[in-house]
Amino acid sequence: MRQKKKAEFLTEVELEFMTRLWELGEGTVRDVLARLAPDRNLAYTSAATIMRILEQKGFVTSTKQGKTFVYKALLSKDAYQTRSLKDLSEKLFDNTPASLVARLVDDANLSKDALNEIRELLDRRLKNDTD
Amino acid sequence: MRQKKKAEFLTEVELEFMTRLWELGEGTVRDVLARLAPDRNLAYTSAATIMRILEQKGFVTSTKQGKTFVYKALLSKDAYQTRSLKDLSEKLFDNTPASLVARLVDDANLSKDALNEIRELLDRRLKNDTD
DNA sequence: TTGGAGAAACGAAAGTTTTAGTATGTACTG
DNA sequence: CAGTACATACTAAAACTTTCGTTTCTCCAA
Repeated sequence: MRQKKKAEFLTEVELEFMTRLWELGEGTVRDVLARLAPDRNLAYTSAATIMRILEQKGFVTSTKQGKTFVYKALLSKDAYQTRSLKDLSEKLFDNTPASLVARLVDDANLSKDALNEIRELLDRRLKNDTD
Repeated sequence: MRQKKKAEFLTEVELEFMTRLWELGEGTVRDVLARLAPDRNLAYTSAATIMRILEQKGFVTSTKQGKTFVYKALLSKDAYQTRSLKDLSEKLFDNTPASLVARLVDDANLSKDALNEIRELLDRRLKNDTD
């Protein structure tokens, strides 16, 4: 199947669906649809369209089991997190990750626990790099 | 002037323009246009349209000086950084800032200096919170 | 083997984004 | 005071996103 385009980022709805698929590991249209927010009334055909688009764009792959396609993510959540952070850092933080973290920890809503957690994480990372 | 809608986030092109305006402090359509990437050949009228849209959406305001509008950001870059990080954290990191930072520092491209800078920043922040 | 249930494919409509052409307005210059 | 240069306003087209209805396909059961 040829990909229509090489889209680098997920649209709003695509991300919503990928998130469910990442949770599931793999699943059918119906599986993914069932995991959306309860108040999210979306026709089955709409969900099927989204999954097809995700496959066209190369974010997922599918295998037919019986009469139904089972979808599986090709792009991992980790990889997409990294990609998104890189993009945000470039576009909004002059490619300076430190300023991104600065903005994050300046947010008053961050708990002290969260801050400590972040620092421990950094300490570990710095120790490893020293080798 | 009534705003068409309350858009919360900037589109790709809108962000490009806002970034230049943030750099300038304030400026005319021509000022902003002149600051775009050299290989970005965009008609003057296109740039003017973008600025008008930014004003309609409430991101900038303008005052007429002579025959020309001078634009100024209403939304600060800091505020938009915070907003964007919050959104990314919610949508892609289960609302857990620590995991966002974890992913960021796992990126091998980060220099040790950058990591140190980040940690110092955290130390300062933690000291202040202890009071 | 055929009919029905459920799934996929297709197409289309409505909204948004990006780009720019055309029309209109305005200020200064000669 | 008329013409030119440049600015804004309006309109629209093309591409993309989101949603869903209709049509086609496929498997299983009676």
